Amino acid sequence: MDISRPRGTRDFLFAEMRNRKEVEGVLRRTFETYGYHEIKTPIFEELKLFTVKSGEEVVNQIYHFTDKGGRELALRPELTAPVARLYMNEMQKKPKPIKMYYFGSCFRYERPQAGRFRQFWQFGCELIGGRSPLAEAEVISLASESLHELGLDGFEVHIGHLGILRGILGREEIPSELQDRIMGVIDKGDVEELEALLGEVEVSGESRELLMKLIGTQGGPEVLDDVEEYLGGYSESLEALEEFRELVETLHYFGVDDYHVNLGIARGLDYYTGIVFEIYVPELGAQKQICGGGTYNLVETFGGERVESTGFAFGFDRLMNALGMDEENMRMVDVFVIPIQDSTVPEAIRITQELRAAGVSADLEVSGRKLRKALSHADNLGARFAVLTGEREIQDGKVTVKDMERNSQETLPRDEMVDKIKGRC
RNA sequence: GCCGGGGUGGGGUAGGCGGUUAUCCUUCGGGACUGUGGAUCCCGCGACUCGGGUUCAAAUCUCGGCCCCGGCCCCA
Repeated sequence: MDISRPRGTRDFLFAEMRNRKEVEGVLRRTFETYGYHEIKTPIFEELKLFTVKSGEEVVNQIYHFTDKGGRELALRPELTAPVARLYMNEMQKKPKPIKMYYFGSCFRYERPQAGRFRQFWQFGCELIGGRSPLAEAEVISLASESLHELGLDGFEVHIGHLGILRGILGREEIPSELQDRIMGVIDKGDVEELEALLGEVEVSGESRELLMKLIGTQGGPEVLDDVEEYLGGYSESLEALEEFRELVETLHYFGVDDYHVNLGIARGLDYYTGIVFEIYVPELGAQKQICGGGTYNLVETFGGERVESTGFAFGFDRLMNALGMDEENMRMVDVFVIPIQDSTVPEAIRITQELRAAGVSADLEVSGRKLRKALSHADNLGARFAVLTGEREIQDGKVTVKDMERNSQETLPRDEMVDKIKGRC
């Protein structure tokens, strides 16, 4: 019988786990300095939580099942919807705005490819019930600062505003559904398909030309002047532009000045309502997008009261990829204790336990190998010290401590040993 | 789903135009260096995805299944 790891999943060994925990720790600390606190939702939810949000077609990409009580459940394919559900169930009546963050794994039944896994992790946050350019700027600042804290170079923040684009479509009286479709194509960046669709939908030449111009507009905040020129009499879009300007100004106060205005960012999701942003690491090619976010309204879709949220999520695995951390030989244990003779095993056990109680990670030679082999193993473990318990030393109330890095050795009084070692670890 | 590549000792690989003892590195176990290692040497454990076919003979050719990886479609 051959049992192996399911397709699209990964095993993480010691060194990689250590790296992931480290990144996780930096993100937690940074989010918490912005006043966010962690929430956790179940790994499986009701299936309809996801179909209501994204449509029936996603069922084919969801790991779903009927439980023993006949309920249709699903392994969560993303975390935005569970967070909205949690808010609606538990926090709807609480004072606003509410800041929360989350970290967890998601599951999708899709064809794996480079960087595309069936189990993947997201680290994200939501600021619920306080939409304003100031709030939005702070969310973007948090995303940017997190990456700076991690020491990531070469990332680009791209910011768009759906209100500008929807203001044009609204003036053409394009129905909601068609607008959503158009947004999807814009997000895809397929210019030809967009032209074809706008023609099919019979958007006026003026608006069509304007849309094409806008989605190709990219650059620093100064391009907003160009955008204003393009917009002319589209009053709804101008209002959104004003909002965008306010965001830009506020970002400056947060110290965020390195970003791209990019109206081609549409996110392709119908529940987004205003600011949208994505973060890229260009050198990663097809997997360059490590973060997506913006302002949206989802709770109403699930039957709650209308409330807008601004948030984002890092693709944790993409982020790890971008950081490219080395998996150096890691120290499995600080101290390796070796009984030189069988008679010294009890003492070796006592020493090991004392070290552990003092917060020093320690392991004991349990295989009965000779000293030579045991020392070799200590090296394999990357142990900083080896402690040798021999009959001679024990008789004298001492213990031999070998520094594995310096290849030096000393004999210490038994009762001073723990403190000495602890002080050097 | 379509296209392409692949599946060889615990890990990584060579072999692949058929030849009958399957290569190399590494991991692991034992031994030699006489209570002390990171080197070296010796011995050992351990393998050709499953099924069928062709053949005196198949890891090597062929048919089918299963599995994995990459590209496309899709990507909440």
